[in-house]
Amino acid sequence: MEAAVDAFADKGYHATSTRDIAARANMSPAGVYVHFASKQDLLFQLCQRGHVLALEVVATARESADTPRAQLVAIVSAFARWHARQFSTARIVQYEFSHLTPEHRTEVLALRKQIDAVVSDVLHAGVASGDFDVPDVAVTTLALQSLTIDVARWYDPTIRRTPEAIGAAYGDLALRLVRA
Amino acid sequence: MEAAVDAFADKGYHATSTRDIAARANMSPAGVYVHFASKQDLLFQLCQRGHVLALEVVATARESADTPRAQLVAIVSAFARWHARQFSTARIVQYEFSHLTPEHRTEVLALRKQIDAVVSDVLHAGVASGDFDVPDVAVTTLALQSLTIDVARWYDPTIRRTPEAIGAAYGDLALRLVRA
DNA sequence: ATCGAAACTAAGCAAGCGCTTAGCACCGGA
DNA sequence: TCCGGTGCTAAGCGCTTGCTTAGTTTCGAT
Repeated sequence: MEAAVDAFADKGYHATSTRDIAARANMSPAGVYVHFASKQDLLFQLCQRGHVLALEVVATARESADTPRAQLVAIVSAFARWHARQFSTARIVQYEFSHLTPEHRTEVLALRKQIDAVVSDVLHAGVASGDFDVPDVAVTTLALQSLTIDVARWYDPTIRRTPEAIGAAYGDLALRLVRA
Repeated sequence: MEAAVDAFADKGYHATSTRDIAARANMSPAGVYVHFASKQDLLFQLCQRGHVLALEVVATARESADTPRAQLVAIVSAFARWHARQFSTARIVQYEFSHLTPEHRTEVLALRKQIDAVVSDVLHAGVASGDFDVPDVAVTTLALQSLTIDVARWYDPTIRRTPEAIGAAYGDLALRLVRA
């Protein structure tokens, strides 16, 4: 699974051959099929696991704080940090997701909606309490996720900025977006 | 070229076969090779053209306004609008870019840096004039681009929100990010 | 009417693809 | 000591891939 994560994140699902994956895992091509039914099955399992992890990160971050303001900072900085630290997994979650078969995609979509709901809920709470000034919660939810998701696209472990610094900076950007 | 744009944006570079492209253009597979040396050459030409267009959009938007504040709104809303309206081209620019060969990538990278510089320049001007409150121009440049780039990932022409509405909303979000 | 270039197709080649089959090595439990 | 299940490999099957070749059609210029 680690070999497949690296390969898919590096080259993309369709550009990765089953022989690539097997070679990275020091196996023969046939050895992979002892553990996974197909290349698509492998993507599905990785994608599902990745989404579960992402949901955990977001949910745990919200529970770590009380006020909408603190919750927003916790969620955005933790999610941005995760997209940097685990950028290979995150790339599969965000960009290889579209190569799942329709049935698999529907299944994983339920997890995506849960992640979305966590962010959206905190925004609504902040607007209700008067802490946030947000004209359109849906747009701002999308914008906050765009910020963090895009980290997986540009992050590269060789850059000087650490995942922690990215998380901190993005927490501040989130507060600006809601004028808190 | 239109057939290839649609195919690449829809399924991704590696998942698209030359037969797919030919079929969309109502041609035989061999007919494509009268106009393009290879599938990679086709991607390169599309990617290059797309980047030139993107740079034009950003540069024209800046020239349409005088103050850093107005320039920032013009740039971000025009760029977001473009990523929605031309989402097929934008997907190639942002997501299929990585499948260029190293030499082609280096060439297109120069255009990307120019786009980056336009945004960065406006931020610096705004900070210097006191209109913007931005602790880290590099991070904010990245964040502004993440916002607009990600539009190409989630935009779908069947949704109710129009490219114009998205542009307007994102112009406002940009002002929030710089506390203007 | 004739020519040459440009645009196209039918057919197919070599290589790589996802995946299967047949068989071997290993190992904990009876 | 033997067994059955598990994890693996070597070999290869059928198919698709990017691209080429040889030949045909189209058409503006002369």
